[in-house]
Amino acid sequence: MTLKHVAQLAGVSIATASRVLADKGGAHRISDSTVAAVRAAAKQIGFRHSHLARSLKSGQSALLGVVVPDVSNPFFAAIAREITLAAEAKGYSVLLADSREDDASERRLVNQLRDRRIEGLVVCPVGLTQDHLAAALDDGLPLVVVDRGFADGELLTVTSDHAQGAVALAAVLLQAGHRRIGVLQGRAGTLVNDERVAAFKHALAAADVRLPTSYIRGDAFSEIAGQTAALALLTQQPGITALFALSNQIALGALRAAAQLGRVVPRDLSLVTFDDLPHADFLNPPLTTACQDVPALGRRAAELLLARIAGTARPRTRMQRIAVTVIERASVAAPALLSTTPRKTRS
Amino acid sequence: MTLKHVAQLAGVSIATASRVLADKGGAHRISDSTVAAVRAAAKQIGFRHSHLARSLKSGQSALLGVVVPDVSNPFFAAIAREITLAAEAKGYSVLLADSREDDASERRLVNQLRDRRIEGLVVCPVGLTQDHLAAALDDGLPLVVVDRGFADGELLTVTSDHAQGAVALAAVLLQAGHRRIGVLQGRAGTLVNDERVAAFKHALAAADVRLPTSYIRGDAFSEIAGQTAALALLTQQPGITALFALSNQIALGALRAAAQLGRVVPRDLSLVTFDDLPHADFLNPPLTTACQDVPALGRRAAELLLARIAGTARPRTRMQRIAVTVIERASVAAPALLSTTPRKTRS
DNA sequence: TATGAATGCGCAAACGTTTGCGCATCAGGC
DNA sequence: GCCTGATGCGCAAACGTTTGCGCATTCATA
Repeated sequence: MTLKHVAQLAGVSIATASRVLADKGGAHRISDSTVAAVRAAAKQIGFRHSHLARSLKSGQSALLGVVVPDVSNPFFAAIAREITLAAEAKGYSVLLADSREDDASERRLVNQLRDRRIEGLVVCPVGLTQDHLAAALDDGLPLVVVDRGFADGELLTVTSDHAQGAVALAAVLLQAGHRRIGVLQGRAGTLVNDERVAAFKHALAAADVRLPTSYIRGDAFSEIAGQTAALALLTQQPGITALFALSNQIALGALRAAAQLGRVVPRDLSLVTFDDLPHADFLNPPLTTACQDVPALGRRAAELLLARIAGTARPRTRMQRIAVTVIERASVAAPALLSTTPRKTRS
Repeated sequence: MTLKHVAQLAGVSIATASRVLADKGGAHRISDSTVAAVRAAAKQIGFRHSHLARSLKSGQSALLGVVVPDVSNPFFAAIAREITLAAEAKGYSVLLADSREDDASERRLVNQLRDRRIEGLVVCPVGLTQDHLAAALDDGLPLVVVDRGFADGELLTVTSDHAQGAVALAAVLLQAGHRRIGVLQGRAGTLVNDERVAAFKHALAAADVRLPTSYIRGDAFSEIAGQTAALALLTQQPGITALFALSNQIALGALRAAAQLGRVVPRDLSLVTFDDLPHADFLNPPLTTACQDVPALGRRAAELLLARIAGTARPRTRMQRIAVTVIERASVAAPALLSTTPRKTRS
């Protein structure tokens, strides 16, 4: 199974066998007959190179690491796919790790991958700490962060243009006539959350619409958190006519909450959201969303990583922004007067 | 960065450094002071083991391979996740590869992974050929096939109980009173396709309902193929009152086709399908589906693989079946009389 | 028939570990 | 003072490659 066996069978030295099987025959003047003999021997015993030994010798593992919080989430899966395809096209293989939204796991996995001598790393961080990533970067590991970045620090980050999306969604709601708008946020303190909320608030303010702190609820990017937040918010502030959900998971929770409260979307409540479900146009109701270009996120990350590995100069902008596209569907309508002041409306 | 550096700094031999850092100090009677010195030196220069060298020496790469046709497909992503989590729990890392539904790519990737000396392989095959997998198995590589298996051969396979699901879906349609039922199939010749179709046909026959060959259309598990097939079938056979879509992608295509033809589901057309969309209950209409237990598929595959690596005896049954759950939603109704014989119906 | 250049191939070191074996050193018992 | 048994550690080989250098052989040329 090793070069030694091939060499013995072909009656040549290991060095010769190595050169033949690495197609370096030409540069080293190996005779055609020897080449043929080695090839035949290799085929006969089913020889395959040990990439391990080769990596050890060459110092190049041809391995890339990818760490995401949840592999089964289509968002991260799409990113992982783009990186995988780009990597394979360049001869790299991808080590995939799932941090399960756990900071400690992420640290452990990053270290494991570094032990495996990955040549580059893409990570969608859980988002709480970045020192383990900064350390990797300081050690010279090419590193790209995707989606959830950090406002400070040095990490090269690829993420959507959250402000752009939030502003566009605000415009949709404002134009429909909404003035009492609630926000269902994800995990406060994370870049994506805070950028979206801040831009949204700013856009409302520009139209003289206030967004009281009490109108902002939620503590996680999950369906259940969205449902809980929406339920509390709509119960305490029944005058709210529209909701901005910070992710599709949160939006689904909001839909459930609305159903619980007997409010029909969009008649009794308008809803806009970030992200996009695979088949949002078949949802009931079809949601108006700021749709992230997920494949582009992955592609850009892969490009940047590969470029850094190749030694290309680091791009000037630390934050690489991918544009989002607002898709207007049927979850926004003009605000109706609510049951507190009953009035007949024709749907 | 290597043991040599640690050893030099600590003033000991490489062997001693190795033993200390592998926590074999106790078994080798290394003095506490030496242990401390080595540890300090290692920390000072930021030493990390080279898993490459370790793998080469030990012959254990602690690497598992996973090959799927499309990483970004939630179905495969969920499977990949379960394997990843199970692998990490046992100290393995996962090399993920995407065959892009391409048989040649799958072969190439499998060989690459084998060059990397993976200790086990899970593959969701494209499904056309299996000789490259059989070869790997013959070479002693622990191997588990998931989802799309092969009717013949030796490959240990984990897949859903397609017959059970198809029979149950047939029962739903029959009970609703349907007698003219069309089938939108995926790629004929694949195990999942043929098992579903055969069981469905058999279940209909048991109720004295014929399923003519011309009622079976479609050639791929994709939305566009489903749409095309549904369009052709419903146009040529307008008397059909219900459709069995072999996957959720195909079902979405069928929904689009129905909309094109002005047939409202379920009033003018009933629809049942395999698989489940992440949020099928928010779809319009909510689809009645035979829902696969995708995490269970991945989990079982991981278990079997890990067991085979550990040397446990191979299970008796080559085909491991995971039960599917039929979820009745609102896409099935009693067959209405069609426009060929107009009649008023109250929806 | 020597001589130089081609031609064809092998030696051995190196990559960073792990590990069986053996060599010192020292304390204590006789 | 010598032997025995701990105790503490190092030597060197091995894992499977790659590769710089050098050694033979052959051939044409002088």
